[in-house]
Amino acid sequence: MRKELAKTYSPSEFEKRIYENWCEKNYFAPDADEKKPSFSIVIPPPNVTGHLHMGHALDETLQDILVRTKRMQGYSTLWIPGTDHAGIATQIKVEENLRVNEGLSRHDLGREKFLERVWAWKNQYGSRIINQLKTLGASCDWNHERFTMDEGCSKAVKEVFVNLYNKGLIYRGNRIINWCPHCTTALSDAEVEYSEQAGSFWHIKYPIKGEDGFVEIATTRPETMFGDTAVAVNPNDENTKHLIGKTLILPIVNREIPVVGDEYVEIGFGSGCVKITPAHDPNDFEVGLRHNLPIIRVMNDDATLNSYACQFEGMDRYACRKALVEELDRQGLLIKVVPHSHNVGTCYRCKTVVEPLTPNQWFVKMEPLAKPALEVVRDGRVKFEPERFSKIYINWMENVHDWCISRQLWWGHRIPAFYCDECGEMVVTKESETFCPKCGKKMRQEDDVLDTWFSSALWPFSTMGWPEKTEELNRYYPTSVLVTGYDIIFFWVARMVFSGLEHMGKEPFSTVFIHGLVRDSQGRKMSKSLGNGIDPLEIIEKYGADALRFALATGNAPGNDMRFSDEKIEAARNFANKLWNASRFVLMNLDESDEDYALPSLDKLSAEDKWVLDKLNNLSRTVNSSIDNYELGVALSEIYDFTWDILCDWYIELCKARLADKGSEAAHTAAHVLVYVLTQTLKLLHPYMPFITEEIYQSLPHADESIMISAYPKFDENLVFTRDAAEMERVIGAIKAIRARRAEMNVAPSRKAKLYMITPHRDTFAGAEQFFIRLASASGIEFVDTYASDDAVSIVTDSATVFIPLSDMIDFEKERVRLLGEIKKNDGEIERIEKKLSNEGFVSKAPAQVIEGERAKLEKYRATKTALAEALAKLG
RNA sequence: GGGAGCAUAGCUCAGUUGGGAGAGCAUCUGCCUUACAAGCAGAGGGUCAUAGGUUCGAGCCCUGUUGUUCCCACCA
Repeated sequence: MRKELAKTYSPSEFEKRIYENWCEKNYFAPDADEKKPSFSIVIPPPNVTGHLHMGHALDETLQDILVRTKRMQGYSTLWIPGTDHAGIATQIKVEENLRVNEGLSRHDLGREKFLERVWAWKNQYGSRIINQLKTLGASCDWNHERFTMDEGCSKAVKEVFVNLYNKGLIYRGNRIINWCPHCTTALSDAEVEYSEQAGSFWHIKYPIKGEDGFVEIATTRPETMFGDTAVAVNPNDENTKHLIGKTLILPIVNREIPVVGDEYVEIGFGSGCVKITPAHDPNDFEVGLRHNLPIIRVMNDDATLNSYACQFEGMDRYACRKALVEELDRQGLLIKVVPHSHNVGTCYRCKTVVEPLTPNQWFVKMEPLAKPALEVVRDGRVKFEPERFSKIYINWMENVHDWCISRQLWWGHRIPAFYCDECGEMVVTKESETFCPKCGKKMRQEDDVLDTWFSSALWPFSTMGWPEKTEELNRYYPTSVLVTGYDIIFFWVARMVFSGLEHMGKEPFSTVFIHGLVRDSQGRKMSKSLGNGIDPLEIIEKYGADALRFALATGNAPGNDMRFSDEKIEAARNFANKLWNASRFVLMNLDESDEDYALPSLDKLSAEDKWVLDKLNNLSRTVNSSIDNYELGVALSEIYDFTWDILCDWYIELCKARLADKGSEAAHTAAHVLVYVLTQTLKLLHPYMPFITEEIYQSLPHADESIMISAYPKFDENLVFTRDAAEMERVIGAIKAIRARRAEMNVAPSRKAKLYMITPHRDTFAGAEQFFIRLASASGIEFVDTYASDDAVSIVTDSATVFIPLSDMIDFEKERVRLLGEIKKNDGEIERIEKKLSNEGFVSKAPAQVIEGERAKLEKYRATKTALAEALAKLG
């Protein structure tokens, strides 16, 4: 007994049930059959304490489409889900919670207790986003869920750190880094965002020692002057080079600093004199290295000024700036203030302006790692889809600086380096405790943790058991494709590539499928502060996961941002509803006792059957090739068009006449073809809309226990009916023309036309007359008999002329005007093609196929012209 | 400063090997035609930003221009 479909499409009633069933049956797990080719994806792990937003929904939808398609195509698919510990984000969240609820800071608790709290938090919220992914329909192998700080991943992180350290690719040093005073941690270059902010140039006098004069210094950051250890001028600058070697008196501080010559100073810009503050500016740091200048750090970790700032000690950097400028002005050392807008770096997490600082940090030496990572993209072993993103990747990788990987946080992988407080010895080891090789004392582990992206970079192989040599790595590494947004190419993709190459000896994936951002209906980025975020869960509740997936998968090109709007989701839901109702119609016409709904033998098929099968066959081909080329939206819109225009608007309508004759062989054939076509369509659509397709599939006579483990349709040589399909197209053209004329002539739909006769323009159409008559009646037009009277109006289509009795006409003059217009348009076409065909260049250079096509068109237009002229003559 | 994307119907966008442009929504007309009004049948609406070039032929390839968005670098 088949399951009946509910009268109305209400996805919330079946999506959950279906998903649970899939899980129970373990369909998401990879197939153990070793003969099957493998297809694997690792999920971009969402933040463990996060919640599902539209970006995830898009990312997960695209992956699920690929995975489901491949699974149906006979691959053993492994889609590894998991979450990221998200160092800063999670720690901030827990700290915030601690502050609000208990009035405590993490320091009040201490490291160990605080980490217990974070783990508790992780255990409480970590499953939330995973469950949200499930509502989307994601067919991840949930038995394989991983976490970037689980035991295996931690092991992999230590292994990698030690390996890189031993190879000299990880070092500790005090290069200048970006420091977030709010998060009080170092950041990598990638974690700094630049934004244009209004500021000023303060022009300040630095007196020259032993002279009356001064040099004019322009700075955007006067508060760093306490750390000035030189003033630089360009040695080639005629106006300033005489200053080199002189000594200046740093105002307020009254410290002596030298004037040095350095070509970093741009001639002609400003006063030509630049204050050099190596501790607080990356460029000054470089200048300082060249001139061996001291590094004086004047700020604390929270960006308050330290004791170097004299009376300003303890003030925040901006408060200090204001007070300092006032003081300089009071002392007559402030020359002028010029408004100036400039880019300042901000923390990507909290948007605080970062402070360049030079504390000791750990770095990954990038040059040796970047080289092979560039090669694999250049030579195509790793391909970006769309291709243009490879340029962005290459450009970044070519200019990459060493990666600052230490973070002054508590939540994360603690750096496996140990110090001896006794003798200062340092050891890097995988062991969790160790003793000093020199003095035997128990060593103290480094306080810093690793950048979150350090562990994410290992995700494609750490999740498969590395550093053990697992069977899984053997079968599923490298992964097939990585699906992610362009916003984390640098953070994640680039680092996975060099990590995979370095530690696995193989690139982690062969294709990077890049998508854009989901924006709101006005094109704005969805953000918490704007409050314009759309919650995918609310959308799912209201419209269903299938509609959400459809809306996200269609209507935009790969790599481009997309807008999400009510119209889009409604259109998607309407499509689901259409499919639902079409299926109900098919079910209504099934014989309950008939279980075998195989395709009838070819000799029983009518022209429209062959037509729809031919169309379906072509659809299968184009959908497969579009998906292969990552044109997921194109494939979906093809399925949409077929379902709505071909299957629903035409084929089902055409079938009604045959189905009405219950029990007849014709009805039997029609029903069987309907079931076949619908089932194939559902299969093609399943990767995109898994729930509705499964629900309907279960109601239909079906061979497989679930649609998701059935075979994906592909092109079938035996179902090519080119000629029948072409003739059907002509008939459809004729029916459309009749409908259009009737509408234009205001013939009431209730008023059936009595008679129609067709005159084929060409021989190829001769055989079509019989079924045209039948089809005409099927489409609301009643055929009585052939009608050959003169008092009929002609409807000229591109392949036939159809006559309607004059009594159906309302406005002769209007028809005459219309015909004249048609003739004119037709003549225009004829002229255009004749011109083209008489063009020597065209006939000699264009492909024969194209020329032949033009000739055929010309012939058609000429025939139409004759018919139109006759029709006009008939009107009198 | 360097690089990239986008500019196509009123709106949002498709258009991948160059052969007279499509969809959804909106608009207009007529329909409860027994799967579906979340629907059906019609209709209107585009010098494909702009100026050149290549080609028999350009929305598509090349160059310049304009507008717009983004990324990277960061002149203190």
